[in-house]
Amino acid sequence: MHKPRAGYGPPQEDIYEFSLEGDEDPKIFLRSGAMGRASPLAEYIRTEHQQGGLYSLAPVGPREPPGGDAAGAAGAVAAAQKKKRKRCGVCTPCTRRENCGSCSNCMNRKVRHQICKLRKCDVLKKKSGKEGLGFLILSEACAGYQGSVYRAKGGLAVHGRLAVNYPVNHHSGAAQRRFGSESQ
DNA sequence: GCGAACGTTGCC
DNA sequence: GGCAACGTTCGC
Ligand SMILES: [Zn+2]
Ligand SMILES: [Zn+2]
Repeated sequence: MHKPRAGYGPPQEDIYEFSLEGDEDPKIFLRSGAMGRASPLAEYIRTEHQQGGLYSLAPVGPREPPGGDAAGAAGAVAAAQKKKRKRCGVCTPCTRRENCGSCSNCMNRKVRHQICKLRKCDVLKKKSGKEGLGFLILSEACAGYQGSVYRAKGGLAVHGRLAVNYPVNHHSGAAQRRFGSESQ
């Protein structure tokens, strides 16, 4: 494993070296220079975490790296952050078959443009905010780094590095055990 | 194109 | 904080 390029990503003091055993998915890798369009990580996050993960990306702007493909990555991030989320498909409201027909959204569909209140996905009800700065900041920090990424509860953890300015319970169990007392 | 519905904004 | 309106995007 090697160092991320300097100048962007989380501050060094927010990154801890660590390692995890267990549910590693060897198919997910960060590759040098691949952050631009469809790195496996970006694709993974796009499909598995939608905006929950994408909002976790470092803000586009000051920390933006100077490199060319990195600028492309910033653009991709900016675009991805604006993307619509999709219903989770598995929560109780999502599994409802038909509109109730009587809620305000059903009654005024033409002007409201909203799904039936009883069918509104529980995930989408939660505002997807920026309180996720963590695991994806990590991915920027690790551009140029190759390692494995873990599917963790609500987020990702990257083998070898963990930015802890993100609620630890969004990382894997091993990461929680390791850092739970330190961050917050 | 068109219907469905997410995100944003403004109002209360 | 909830609701209404609307622009907009997404899948077809
Ligand atoms: Zn309804
Ligand atoms: Zn749902």
